[in-house]
Amino acid sequence: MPELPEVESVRRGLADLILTKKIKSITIDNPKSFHGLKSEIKQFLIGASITAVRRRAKVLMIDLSTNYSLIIHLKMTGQLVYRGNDSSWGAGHPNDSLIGNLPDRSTRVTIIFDDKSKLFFNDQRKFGWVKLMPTALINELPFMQKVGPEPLTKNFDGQVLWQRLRRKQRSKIKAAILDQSVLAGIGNIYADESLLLAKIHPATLVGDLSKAQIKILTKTIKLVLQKSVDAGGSSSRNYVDAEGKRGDYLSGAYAYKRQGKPCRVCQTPIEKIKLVGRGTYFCPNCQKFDKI
DNA sequence: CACTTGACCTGTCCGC
DNA sequence: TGCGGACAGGTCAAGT
Repeated sequence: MPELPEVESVRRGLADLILTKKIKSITIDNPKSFHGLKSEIKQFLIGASITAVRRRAKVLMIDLSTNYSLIIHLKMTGQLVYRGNDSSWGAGHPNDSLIGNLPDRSTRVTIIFDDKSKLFFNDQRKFGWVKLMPTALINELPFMQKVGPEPLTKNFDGQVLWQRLRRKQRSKIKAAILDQSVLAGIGNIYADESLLLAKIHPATLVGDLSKAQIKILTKTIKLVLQKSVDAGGSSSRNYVDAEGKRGDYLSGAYAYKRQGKPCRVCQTPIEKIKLVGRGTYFCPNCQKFDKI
């Protein structure tokens, strides 16, 4: 499910909700969803307090006072939803969460805090995971070793993306920007969004793109990601933030899930094709496949 | 090496 | 209504 804007929205919400809280216990309903030793749970998780909530690419990191961290990947359908303790929950608090009582049948891991509030890791498809490991070793993870630059930082510009794409000359541009080792955080939705605004057909080979096109693509990547972060992310079906609320980005989407609807730029109907194994939406007028 | 395909899972939607 | 197949926001291990 979640790409950079969704994970960032969860991170922000979580930071407000759980920073400084102390972990009392953990419940693991699906063993495959949690990576970590029992001895480590006992020694470094139980009794620890939350010192930071960070994000890198689509990965969340919850740092603990024990110099351990919980690393979380939501993959396609993961959710991290916080719930206050029972008494405050039912006491007339406005409840606009989109998911009902927790835990439910998708709950895989539950973290229980000292004050009886809880953090639920829900994941319908069980692709996601929570991992307990020493904070200092996070950067040694294979994924962290290979992951590319964060697109919303100032030093990520056309020149950087041009360099990063050098070894992907024979890839389709959509496949290239979905590759987390090229740049961090783009997934299927924002790949299509940024390519439409850059007027680049998703099947164009990287080697056929001009430097000017890469520069424009860099701008549209930043634009759509920032716009979505500001909207609280996208919700196609499963995504909710730390409070269980959906994101708003898709109401203004250019391409994603808009097949047959008029392009917001030129009114031509958006088309859907299958590319690099993924559903792909594009405007046949704005994104002409005529480069070479 | 670069690139593509299948696998991991559950649920939903669509056509017959 | 039932059933099979395709598809769903990600990544990794295999294959070519």
